[in-house]
Amino acid sequence: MAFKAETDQLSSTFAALADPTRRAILARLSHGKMSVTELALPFQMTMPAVTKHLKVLERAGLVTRGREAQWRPCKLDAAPLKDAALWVDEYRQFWEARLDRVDDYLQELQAKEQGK
Amino acid sequence: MAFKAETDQLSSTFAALADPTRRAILARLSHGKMSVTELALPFQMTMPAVTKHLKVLERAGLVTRGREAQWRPCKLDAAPLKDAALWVDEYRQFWEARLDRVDDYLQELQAKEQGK
DNA sequence: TATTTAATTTACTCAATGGTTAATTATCCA
DNA sequence: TGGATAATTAACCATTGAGTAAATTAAATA
Repeated sequence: MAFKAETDQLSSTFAALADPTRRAILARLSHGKMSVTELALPFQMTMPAVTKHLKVLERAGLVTRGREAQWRPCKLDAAPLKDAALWVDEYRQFWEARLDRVDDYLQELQAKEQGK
Repeated sequence: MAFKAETDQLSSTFAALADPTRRAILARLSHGKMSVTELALPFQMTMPAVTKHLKVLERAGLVTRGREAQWRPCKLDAAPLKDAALWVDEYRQFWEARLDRVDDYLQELQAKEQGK
């Protein structure tokens, strides 16, 4: 029945990042405020498609938008990335351990202890 | 027509993280290898649902699985998180700038210069 | 006011997600 | 060989995601 518990912040942040177009949009916005048309230039897709991506980014709080005449300037808001970074960083030891035989062995032990 | 260009690594990593159940699975696996049943315990969903989540994590390279009698032990592989961390970290300056009025002002200038 | 430019909304595909139940496969053990 | 246990597969359903083309709204300007 798929409850979809009102999708938490972290989930919508990661979901927003799970698309190359949206990551490219963020990259472009890191150089400054931009209109939708300007933003859409390098992508071979229609404007409505870009508008949709922007909505996803907006719902995730990664982009804010204003109004200047007929333009809707988009602005990067990287704040939600902070929590994403913190979450991922919890696992740093695990990817760093991969290069370290001793840590790897310790993790093996830990697994053996924990597992049945 | 939705080409879906063979979904890049980073996209499938972020997509895998965009679900609280899957993040919880990774958290559990950070304590050591575990069977599917054991893994599924705290979640109120059926085994097949968990199997599906595991497949997403496996495709993303975040989980590897073995075979021990009738069990399929799951193991965390955090390697793909490294690239995710690197990507997100590119934006660190932008979320840190939010607390710093001077940086904020500089970004405003940058935006003004860049925008039309 | 009529036209152009910017962007969104609507209505429609098609594929993928996230979940279910029921059936099937795989392995161990008595 | 025949359970029992572990897990996956199959078939299904509802929702969402990513895209399109065409219509609509909003604002500036001739």
